[in-house]
Amino acid sequence: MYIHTFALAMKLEQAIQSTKFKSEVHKAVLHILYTAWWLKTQSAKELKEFGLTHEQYNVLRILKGKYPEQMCVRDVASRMIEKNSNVPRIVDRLELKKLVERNTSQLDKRETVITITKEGIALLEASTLVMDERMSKQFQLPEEEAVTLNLLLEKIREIEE
Amino acid sequence: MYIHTFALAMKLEQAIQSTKFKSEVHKAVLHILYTAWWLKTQSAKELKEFGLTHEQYNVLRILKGKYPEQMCVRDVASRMIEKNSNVPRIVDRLELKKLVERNTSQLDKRETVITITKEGIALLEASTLVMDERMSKQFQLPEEEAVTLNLLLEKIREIEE
DNA sequence: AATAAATACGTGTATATACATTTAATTTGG
DNA sequence: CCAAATTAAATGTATATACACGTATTTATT
Repeated sequence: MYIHTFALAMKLEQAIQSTKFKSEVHKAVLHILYTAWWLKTQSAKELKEFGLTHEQYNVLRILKGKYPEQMCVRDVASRMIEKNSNVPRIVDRLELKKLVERNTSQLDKRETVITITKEGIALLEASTLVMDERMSKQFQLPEEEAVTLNLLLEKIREIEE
Repeated sequence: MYIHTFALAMKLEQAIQSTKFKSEVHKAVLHILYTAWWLKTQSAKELKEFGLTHEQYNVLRILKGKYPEQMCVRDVASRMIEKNSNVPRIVDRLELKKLVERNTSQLDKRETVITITKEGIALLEASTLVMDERMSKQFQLPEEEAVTLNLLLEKIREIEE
């Protein structure tokens, strides 16, 4: 008989070896930073077998979202999670691996249009399968609690003017 | 009359130009990554006037926590939020700025013990004042909601075995 | 139309992460 | 007690972030 077990997440206190926090809000800030690092590490592990980094995967996903339409660098950048991502340089690496193609736009020669190649799509689909599999299996958070989490995360970004 | 106003946080959908998410959990994952980036960007702005990066500030805080005790590189690393931080290299930069001192441990010559200098403490205290000021003013999240947020973040890291 | 301003992208530099390898010191096991 | 294993830190390399700056092109202004 197969028995499901759940590993208790390592408490933040253990993870960063600190027990005293100025407040729960302060702890939450550190917790968000730690959880983001943890999430990135988890996906990086999966993506490694496909020779992709987290950021390269993200760019491929963005391009696939518009496929077969092309996207210029600025459009890709506006959809990146980390807003200071240097998209031209990430595209450099994807181009070397022949996962995307880069061309000067004929409508506006300042723009570079990027297209995901067939190889890019194939690799993205294979890796997305694995990523989604993990996503659906790994996270034990019920949908309604995820809704709450999303609300709280929005609230923490509310700033006084 | 001074009137307090609160800027509504930019919705995740706007921030990353996406409207469709596979689920609320999937959205929450992207939301955590985005919020972590946003938080880091906010502190980086404050720390810039002190010539510190987020990571250098973090190392100084860790050293101050044990001061006047010394800490070895491994102990500092175990308290870092991002577990793959390359502490020797961050210490290189702090040493150049004379904010820390580095010596070989006499008890175990493999270890390097690091001490925060008086200049380091002064800079840390000045920057912490500004950082805490922002923290207490900026975040509009009530303590009890921060407790919930911390619980949910712990839950998302629960994994099936 | 000619010039100025703005825009898109690429590139340079400093810092950081991720991870493998090297070196020196210490611990362990025969 | 010594060889092997382990440990701590430093270092090398690839990738990414943060940000300034340069260049080409387009748009706006006079």
